[in-house]
Amino acid sequence: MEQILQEKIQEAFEKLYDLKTDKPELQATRKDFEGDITLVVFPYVKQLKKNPKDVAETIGRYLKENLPLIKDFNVVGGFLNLVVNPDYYIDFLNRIYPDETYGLTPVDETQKALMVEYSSPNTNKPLHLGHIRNNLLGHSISEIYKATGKPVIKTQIINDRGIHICKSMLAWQKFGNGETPKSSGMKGDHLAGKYYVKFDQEYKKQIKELIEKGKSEAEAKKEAPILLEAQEMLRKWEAKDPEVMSLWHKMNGWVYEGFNETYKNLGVSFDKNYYESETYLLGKKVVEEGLQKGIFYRKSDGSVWADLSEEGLDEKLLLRADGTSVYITQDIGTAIKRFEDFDIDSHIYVVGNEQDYHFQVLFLILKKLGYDWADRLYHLSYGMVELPHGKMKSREGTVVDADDLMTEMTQTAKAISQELGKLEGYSEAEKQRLYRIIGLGALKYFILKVDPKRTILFDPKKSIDFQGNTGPFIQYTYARIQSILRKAGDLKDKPYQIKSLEPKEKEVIKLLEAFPQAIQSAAGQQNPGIIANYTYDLVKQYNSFYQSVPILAAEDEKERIFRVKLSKKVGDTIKNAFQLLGIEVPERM
RNA sequence: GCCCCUGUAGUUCAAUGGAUAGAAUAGCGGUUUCCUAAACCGUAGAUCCAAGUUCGAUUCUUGGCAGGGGUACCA
Repeated sequence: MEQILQEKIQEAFEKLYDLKTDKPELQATRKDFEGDITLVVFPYVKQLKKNPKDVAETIGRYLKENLPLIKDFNVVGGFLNLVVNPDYYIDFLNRIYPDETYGLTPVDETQKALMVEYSSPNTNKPLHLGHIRNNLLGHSISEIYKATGKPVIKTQIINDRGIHICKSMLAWQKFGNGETPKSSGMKGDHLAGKYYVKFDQEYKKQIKELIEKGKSEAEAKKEAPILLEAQEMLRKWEAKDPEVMSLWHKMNGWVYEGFNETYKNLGVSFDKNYYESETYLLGKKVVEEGLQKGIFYRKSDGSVWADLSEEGLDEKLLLRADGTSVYITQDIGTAIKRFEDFDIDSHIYVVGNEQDYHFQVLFLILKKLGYDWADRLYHLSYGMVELPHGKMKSREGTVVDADDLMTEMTQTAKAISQELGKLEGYSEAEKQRLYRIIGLGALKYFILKVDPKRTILFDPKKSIDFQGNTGPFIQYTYARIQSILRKAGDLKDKPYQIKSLEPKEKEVIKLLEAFPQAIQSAAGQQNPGIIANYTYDLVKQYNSFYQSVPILAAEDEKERIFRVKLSKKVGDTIKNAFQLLGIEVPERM
């Protein structure tokens, strides 16, 4: 509709004022005014040197006379409010009705793919709430791009090597007494995390002892025996010492099993995993080649640097003096490998905003190295999840564990659900499944509705809401719609013929019409929050309709059919929108 | 110091430069012989400060103030 209207408005300006205009921007009419769609005429008034009211009246009259779509219009100040013919909305519902995936564009496999990297954990500790935000954003943004027709390849980089990994390995070796996930009953990633914490405790103890023996703090931090042992272990790892490699494989194996369980519960997945242990050498090689070509330079101590001062950034270290690689070295290698492995044209990194600078540098370096795809790398930068007393710190035990939080949410859902007691006839397994859908729905919606770039405040003492602007609110509406459909029999398949619309019906259809645009905006701005807020608006509007307009109890069968179909379509759209957020919808609740 | 991000009801979030800044939650007051009250309806409550650009600024610019992050041979 918008397009036809835009063209007609351009035509009107040209015919009546001899003025060529850009595509006019239209907006939904504000609730307090009569009309459906509004044109703001102020921008044109300036060029025309005419009174805004006159211009709006003139254009309005032209549209009413020349476009059957426009039934009427009114002018308030410089705002031209257009009233759309109700037939348009009635037909619109008919048109989109048969398509159950309305709004979602099928993936066009002839296009080159987009790669999305997210999660990217370290294999020395379990996932926490920060990872949950990362994972949900990564999954959701992938689904949103797919819904615009873009093929997407989801990936992660697993940071499986380095000194931090050796720390947990060493502590397990020293203090673990052969403990395994099986013997301890702990999830593998939690077990590894336990020893990472153990290392830190021991390290601090040793520092304290050394200081008591007269060392300075700086000396003590460098000389603590357990740290030296960890460094020795890293050297052995790089030399592929069989014993260390075997321990590394064993413990990482435990961690992967644990991660996979968490990913599964969270409902996220990856098409391809990359491992730092397999890409860091390529990164080193590329840096050395860049050095040969004069793109980078070596300092007198042997370290290799990129000079980005011409681009307004600093100098950046690429290889340490001892020749070992740093974080960015590995990222250079990984990026190149991905563009070799897959036929992709662009790449999004879902990584926290603490690494904004890192990605600026990374993209610039890849560009300097001559990769033309470097212009199509994007950093989806999101804000931290903070607790009331500040940042989460794994070593200080102030993290909100991902597995614990999901369990808690499911428990809360269960408690609320049991209190309401609406699930007679459901088996225990069905109930459990439902509690999980609702609990995770609350969690996911809570996180995804917020603009990614904003910091989220999470207060563990206040539980996440299940009422109001929440996932369960939307799921509940979906369940009520399913209930209507179960009772409606074959009404949803019958054709309807109605002449007029209730205002509340019209408002719901207008929102249905806006769904494809919401997906485009969400993709364009890389913000799933747009989908969340859209869905909330739709549901709010539908509930208002549900409350005041009889559906199955409507007197006229034609109206009954129409309203059942409208409900069905709202249900479909909730389901499709929530799919983009990775949230499931229940048949009952 | 320099760089980046964020400041909106008590609280958690919205608002392509457009009309009287929307919701939710907490508060107060209503709605259940009627399709699921995890719902609906009503009420009260906010743009960090100061300039500037504009017909019009929560939005853009500049300067403050506050919070967070970065600026590491950590990742």
